[in-house]
Amino acid sequence: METYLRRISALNDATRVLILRFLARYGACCVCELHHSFDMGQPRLSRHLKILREAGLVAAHRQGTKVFYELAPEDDQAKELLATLDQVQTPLPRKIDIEQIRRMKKTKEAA
Amino acid sequence: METYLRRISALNDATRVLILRFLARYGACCVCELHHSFDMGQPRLSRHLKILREAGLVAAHRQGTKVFYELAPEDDQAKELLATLDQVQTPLPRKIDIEQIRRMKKTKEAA
DNA sequence: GTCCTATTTATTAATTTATCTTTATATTGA
DNA sequence: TCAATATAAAGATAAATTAATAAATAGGAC
Repeated sequence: METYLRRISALNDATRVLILRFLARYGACCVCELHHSFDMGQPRLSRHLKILREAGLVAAHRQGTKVFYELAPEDDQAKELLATLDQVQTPLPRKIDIEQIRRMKKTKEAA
Repeated sequence: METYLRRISALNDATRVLILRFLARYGACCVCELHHSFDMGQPRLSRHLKILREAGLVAAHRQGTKVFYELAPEDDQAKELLATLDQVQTPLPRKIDIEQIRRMKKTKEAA
């Protein structure tokens, strides 16, 4: 029951549902990709990602300074709960290319 | 998304999970059966049942002064979400016989 | 039929508790 | 030191529980 409620509670937020559906569509993403794709504060995302990790729904792995998150249901219950997200139809934002953002920043600084 | 979150939110409470699993096992129950089986305040149950109804997970029908509730997923999404409850293993209380309670009350009053 | 009462369920208001967002700051790795 | 991520504290919002009360129905007395 505890585990179930921790997971339901993790699903009980529009931002986290968005993150999970985004990871389902695009595969592993680093925090700053989510940050720019959703146009949403970075600490806010970090916090939500932590909740999803603690619920056993996603896993994280470092690559240099970046941390990539991906769907990783830790058992059948988690898998079944993630499957219910397929019923959500709300459109997803497209995945922003980080390098492109970086180039735009440089251009701005030059000006 | 709205509907999904309303339903997840309805599942996000130990009392409501208990109610749903109880209805899954025993079929239609009136409020006072839940009230006595769970040893839980009646207004509290009414409130939770309302939330479950509005989420499209249960349905109610009157029979005299009593109102019976039962599982009634209003579409596939609701059905799929209810199915995830099978993964919960926490033991359920047994269903109390209302008539027995009534007899006990009468005996007490006579004393 | 109306009135009264008992039973069952629903609603409201008040308090407490938990959750989300933001801002600022800390940590980690190149 | 810079870039990326994580944490902590503070303020705002939402949800749960309780106690009190209201509404709906059935059954009798008259």
